[in-house]
Amino acid sequence: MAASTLTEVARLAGVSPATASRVLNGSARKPGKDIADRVRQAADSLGYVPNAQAQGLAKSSSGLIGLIVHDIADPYFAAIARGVQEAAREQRRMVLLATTGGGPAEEKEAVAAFAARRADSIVIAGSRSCRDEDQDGNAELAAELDRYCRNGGRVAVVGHPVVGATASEGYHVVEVPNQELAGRLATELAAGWDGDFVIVGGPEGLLTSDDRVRGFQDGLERVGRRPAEVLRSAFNRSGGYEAGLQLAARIKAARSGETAAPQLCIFAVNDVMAIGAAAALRSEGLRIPRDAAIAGFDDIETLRDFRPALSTVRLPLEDIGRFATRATGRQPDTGNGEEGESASPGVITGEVTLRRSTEAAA
Amino acid sequence: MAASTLTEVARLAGVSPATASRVLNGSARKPGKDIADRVRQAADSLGYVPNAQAQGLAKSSSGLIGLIVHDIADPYFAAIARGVQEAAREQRRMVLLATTGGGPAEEKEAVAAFAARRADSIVIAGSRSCRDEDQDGNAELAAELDRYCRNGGRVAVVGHPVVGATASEGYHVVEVPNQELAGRLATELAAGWDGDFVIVGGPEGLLTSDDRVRGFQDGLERVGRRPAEVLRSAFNRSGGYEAGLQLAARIKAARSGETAAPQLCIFAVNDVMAIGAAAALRSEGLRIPRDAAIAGFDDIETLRDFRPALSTVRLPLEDIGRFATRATGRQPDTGNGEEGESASPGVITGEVTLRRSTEAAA
DNA sequence: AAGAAGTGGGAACGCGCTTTCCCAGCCAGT
DNA sequence: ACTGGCTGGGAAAGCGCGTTCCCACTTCTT
Repeated sequence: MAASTLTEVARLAGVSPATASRVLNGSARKPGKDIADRVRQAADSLGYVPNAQAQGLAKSSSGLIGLIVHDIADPYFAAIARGVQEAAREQRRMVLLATTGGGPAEEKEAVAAFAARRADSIVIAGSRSCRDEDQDGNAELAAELDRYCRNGGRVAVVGHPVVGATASEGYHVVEVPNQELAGRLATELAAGWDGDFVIVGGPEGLLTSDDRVRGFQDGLERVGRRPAEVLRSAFNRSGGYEAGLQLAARIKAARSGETAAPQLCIFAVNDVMAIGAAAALRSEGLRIPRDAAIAGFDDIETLRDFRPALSTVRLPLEDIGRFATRATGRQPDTGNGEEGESASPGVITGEVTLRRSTEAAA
Repeated sequence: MAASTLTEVARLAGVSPATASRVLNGSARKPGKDIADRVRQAADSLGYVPNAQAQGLAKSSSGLIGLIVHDIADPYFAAIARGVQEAAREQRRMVLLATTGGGPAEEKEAVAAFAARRADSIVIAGSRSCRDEDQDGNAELAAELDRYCRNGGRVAVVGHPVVGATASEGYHVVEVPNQELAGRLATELAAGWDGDFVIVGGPEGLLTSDDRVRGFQDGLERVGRRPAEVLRSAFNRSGGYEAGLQLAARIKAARSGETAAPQLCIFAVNDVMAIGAAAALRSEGLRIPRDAAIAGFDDIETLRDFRPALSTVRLPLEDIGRFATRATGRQPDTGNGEEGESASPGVITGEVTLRRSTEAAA
């Protein structure tokens, strides 16, 4: 990757590199019109492209923002990524992508890599985990993030703070009211449903999943329903599918008994799992919502055409990404309270969306 | 973004920066064991993180690979991005993301930005367009790419070469046999379907769409069927939906006539459009495949649980991303024919996958 | 008309790192 | 014992740019 340099441009224009630099990027000092034109002309006759690395080195800031997701092909993360991308464009910065599969160790590496690249800020989108085996990883991740922040980096994490992180300067958390929304979903569901509830959750310790489970149980309790049983499996489509198979077996067993089969309403802690579970039920010959109702969480766009339409909680994924990114933007000036506030992200809120998949069978 | 520097580490370890540099990254020269240990210890006692920008500047190569997509939230691109990401990790590089919405002008800007950042290579995943209004944009994009290649950059574009690009050095195209596969889909569909075909395509001039349309027509012709009518709309879900509404109206009109309603098989040039079309039909009270069959293209993972299961052409999206990325990797040595070949990407092939959505109604 | 204030351009240093070149020791060879 | 080839470490020159400082020159003061 060689290319023409500022010095070459300057030489061609017959000026000093300093002058060339001043005209080719917004500097405080504006060289004279005629000279500026000469430089600009020289620049594009040479096809000059400024070296962002050198600029970054000199200015010590890179215009990069790092995004950490579990898996970019997961529509949940893809939607967030879109928001991040948009906000980044607003700020005229580029996004650096890292996918980690969810392990704190890999997340730590990603943070280190971003730090090495001197990314101005980092957005962490994956769910936090507090499982025992992630203990060490979390600690290391927290340490890495702290160091990054101490060096002036800004980080935003969606959902939960990184377990053990202590940095306060430049450390933002975009709160997602998973628990509250799950609670609302539970109560609304309960209003139209007399049968039992089962929760299909992710692995214990996955904070996002745990919040949704807890919120749902709370909601149930608030309306005087007994707590739902919780099935744990992977936080993705196949996890949902497996849980779905188990439930299908159970439903069929119950149905063959003589007592009236109790209707079951399944709450999967995210849409993708819900779809997996639904697929499993269907593969076992069960129909939704006739044989079991099912609800998800997230309201993934691509899944909205799914039939039966999935009851879920709409989360403004794109906004979440956008807000997280904006939160890491340079504050205008701490002096001006009003302007400073406008930079602070709006509060995230979701919306329970009941659809066909949980309509009580007539 | 300040942090401790190599010089500081060197000073703490009581060696010269040169030595510190040699031990902290793979250099040809390996300093003595004791010295190396001292340096390493100094490094992590200081929490040293090398400045990739400075490294890049000195080595003139950044370890960055730029990825250009239309929209990262589109599952098609997300899947490709996953492949790119994986390959990038293999090569210990990071991916820089740019989403352009499909316009050549924005793509050109993205290329320029990547060039500025001195990305080692660029992968362009979006479909090429040859519409008249994109003429100028394409030319500029081509020029920008040429310059990038001339400066030693490597680019891979999936599907079609950029219209007007002339660079040969370091310019790869990952061929996707859209036309052939669409043809095969047509013939296999025709084998089980006596009625008419309609194609729901993207805007004319979108090369990927055009290829699939053309291939489908060719396939039809090969088996002696008359060409399908082509409806054009946006290359996304809502485009499919709109086309679906039109078709629904047509189907219903035909049905109300006295002649037996001719069965219709709709081929949407990508899965997302197919889903949109299906949703439209359903919203008009039509059922699939009873009232109309429908097929897509891509076999998007998230859509596989869609009901009725969508007939489509499976494309190894992730591999496409992977191959494109690998194609831009530094060749080992042109001298060694065998090794050189192994770096060249495998050939992309797809697979016609017939499912429920096109089962002839009994 | 002489000095102050202002304007516009250049020289030079530094950002953090790699890499070439050089030099001081060390070994083996005659 | 003396020299030639190695080895391992340091000095220094960039990589491409931003920026501070400095200087020559113009324009407005009293």
